[in-house]
Amino acid sequence: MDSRSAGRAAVGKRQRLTAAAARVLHEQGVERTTIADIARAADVPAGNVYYYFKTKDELVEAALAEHSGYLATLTRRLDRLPNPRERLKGLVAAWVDQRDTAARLGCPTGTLAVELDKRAEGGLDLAVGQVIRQLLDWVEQQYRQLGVADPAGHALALVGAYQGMSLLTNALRDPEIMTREGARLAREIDGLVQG
Amino acid sequence: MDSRSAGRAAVGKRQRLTAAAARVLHEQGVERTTIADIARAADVPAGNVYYYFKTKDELVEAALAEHSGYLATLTRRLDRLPNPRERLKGLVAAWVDQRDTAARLGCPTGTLAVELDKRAEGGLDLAVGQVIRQLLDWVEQQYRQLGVADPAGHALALVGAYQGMSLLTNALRDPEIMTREGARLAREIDGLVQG
DNA sequence: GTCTATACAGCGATAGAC
DNA sequence: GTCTATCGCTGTATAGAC
Repeated sequence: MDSRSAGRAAVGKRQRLTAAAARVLHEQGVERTTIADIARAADVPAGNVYYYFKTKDELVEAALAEHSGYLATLTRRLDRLPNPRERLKGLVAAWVDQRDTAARLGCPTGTLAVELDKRAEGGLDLAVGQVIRQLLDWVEQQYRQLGVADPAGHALALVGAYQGMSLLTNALRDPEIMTREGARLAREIDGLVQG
Repeated sequence: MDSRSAGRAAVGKRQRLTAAAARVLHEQGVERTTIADIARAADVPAGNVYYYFKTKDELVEAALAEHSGYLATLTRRLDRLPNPRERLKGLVAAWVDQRDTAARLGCPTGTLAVELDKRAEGGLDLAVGQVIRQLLDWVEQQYRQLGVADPAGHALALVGAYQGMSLLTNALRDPEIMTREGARLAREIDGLVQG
């Protein structure tokens, strides 16, 4: 195996571990997930994980970056829509699309925020705040382009509504909640006027 | 020590353990809290806990019941207000009052819901759903008395907004979020008309 | 770079003396 | 009813062979 394919294999394992961490940590929660769980899901030998990630926290950090990347991809796709109103409704539609996952597991970032808040060491609690900020900033931009008053307030309300309905959908195990609330949010966005 | 004071002492320890569990589980999270932590906070010898609670899950269950009781007390107090609009705004005001705690720790019931969802054994994930239902039902009653259309939908939106703003307040460490969002919710309640 | 073996710590739960 | 001692397990992390 030459150095190029060896390098590729190494990147491959790291990426598989990162993707597996994002998935398994969402499913089982941070505290109940062992490094062996993630290794198994990534199809990487358990004892090999520490070569790529020195601590469990580094794996959590990688998973968080994965979610941040997903969010960036989503908003970049929405940016191609013709106007801010459509972009915001596209975001809501993307949320509603995830309703079954939300009912089983909640919002990936939101549940991570709750768990990492209780994990003071390493400052991961602040890192997850930045990911939420990232979404908040994008939403605020859209409201600003719409010309409404207090775009930051509108952004807080919309992202907050999403986090809240994810939590209720999960706690009550009912994806329909997401559908109903999503429809309400879309109506509100449609009803907005400049001012 | 006669049987009466022995009984009282037993009840006292059980209650202290329950109150301590509610507090410490909220502060540290379920998974990161040890039975010894709760015992220390309750000022009960560590080895004595198992006499009152056979498992850790029973302690969690007791903490959940404590939160449910708090909620019942709060809504009973709000029931003395003259009309449903004031009662709903009183609920929002009670939430905003807790903004500093929310910024540090999030909503007690909401964070518990996220954590217990990942703890399938014992059915505590369903129990926390019932506590949320309890609040949802009370709120729905108020909207019904107000005569608005779709009182259940309004209840989901209000409680969802609370859970969402609690999570954002906590993740971003900013109690002001709670104040702003609370003001917005109060305005919405004031603006409601029958139909 | 890969993998095995294991050190080391913490915790839930139990047994049993008092 | 109270408390100590400890079992047994799990999980993070490391040492070191290959």
